[in-house]
Amino acid sequence: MDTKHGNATRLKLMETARELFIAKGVDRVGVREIASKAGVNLSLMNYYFQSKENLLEQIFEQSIKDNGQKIRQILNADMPLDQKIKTYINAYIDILTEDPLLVPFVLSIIHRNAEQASRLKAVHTLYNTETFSNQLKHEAELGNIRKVDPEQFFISMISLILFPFAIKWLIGYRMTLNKEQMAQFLEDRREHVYDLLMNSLRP
Amino acid sequence: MDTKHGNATRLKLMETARELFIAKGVDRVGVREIASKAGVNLSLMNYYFQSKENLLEQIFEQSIKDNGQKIRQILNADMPLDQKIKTYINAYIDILTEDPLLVPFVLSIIHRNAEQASRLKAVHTLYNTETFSNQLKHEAELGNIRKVDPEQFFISMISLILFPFAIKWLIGYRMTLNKEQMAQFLEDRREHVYDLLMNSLRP
DNA sequence: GTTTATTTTAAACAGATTTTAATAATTTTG
DNA sequence: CAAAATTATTAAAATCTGTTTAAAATAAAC
Repeated sequence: MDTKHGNATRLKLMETARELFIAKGVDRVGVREIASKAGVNLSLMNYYFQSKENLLEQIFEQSIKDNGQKIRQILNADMPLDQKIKTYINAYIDILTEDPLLVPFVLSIIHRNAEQASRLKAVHTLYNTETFSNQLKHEAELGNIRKVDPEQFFISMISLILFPFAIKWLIGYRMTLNKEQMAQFLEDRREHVYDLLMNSLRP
Repeated sequence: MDTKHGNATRLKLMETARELFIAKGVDRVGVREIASKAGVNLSLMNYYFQSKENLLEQIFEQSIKDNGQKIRQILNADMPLDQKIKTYINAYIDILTEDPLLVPFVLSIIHRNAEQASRLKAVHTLYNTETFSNQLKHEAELGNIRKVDPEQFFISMISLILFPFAIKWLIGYRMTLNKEQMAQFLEDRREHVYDLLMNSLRP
């Protein structure tokens, strides 16, 4: 562990803030609560991060950076289409299962200030689909799959993976699932999404 | 029109707040702005609604109530499966196109306080899928479609419809679309989603 | 060991929402 | 149709935000 001084308090603040933001929602936690839960003086908040908004941004970019590379690699890997789709779904659901509030957290940030492209840039790098698009086109030309609009298909794929995590609470309430049943539902989803996508691609 | 007294100012506040919330995002508009734009005294804000939070809740439930019935009717209508799915997609996208910030607005509220089941109840009534589920099972027994888990399929269907509206900004940024091109993309989505779902159901 | 830079602190600021308590208007009712 | 009771409106004060300031403690450099 670092010495308490300097960078350590900075990290402590980010950790604490992240937990609170995820647990309660960004605008339901005040800077005073963050500082006190982190055990540091309120002013250090603005000493290290210039504002709460900026703190949020740094936490956000951290999240993306931590998980982004895995996702990006798969999409550009040299791998048969069906295997790639399966791997992509599984890796993504792994990440979201481990950090189940990541999606609503990111969505709320996108919603918060969509006009600020800077934040979008971080997310954007996640979705370099050129290789994947070419693969879809190529397989269609070979007659192995039905012809589809690659952009639409990609958006569909991430919708199927991500959206259920955005409405997790709603699904649980709707189907009256307990924690284990909910986990099972999201587990089952791996296969369901894969089957749905692959079956839709049959020529 | 109602007399200015009583209910009229209440409604005026809700209307004004709703427009501002949708245009600027919930936490980027203050109660002063709402009150002044609505032309009423600031305190009436808290006279009619106890808090900004509660005002938000009432606007939210109103939105659901306004559009909910259409959506619900289609799902329970007596209609061939393929036609029902097509109608459902189109009706939903119609609503979301007319009110393009509805999804992020609703999602942020779900994220805001997922613990409060009261808010979920309003959304929940949207998704009475019993008729639809039975229809899926029945068609599978007849061999007309592939067998699928109805709950998973329904979640997939709404994911495909709703999620793109949640990440509209991101899609636009990613594909560098202008307003018209974005509208076209969402138009094209009607057919894409329908084809995807129906093709995936082929036996 | 004095100077310099970094980190921490307490107090105050400007902005927001919410509450209070008093006043005006409307409706109820005897 | 007045008196009472309820409902609507207002201005001012109280409370809670995020942020700033300026001074104090600590660590690093010369």
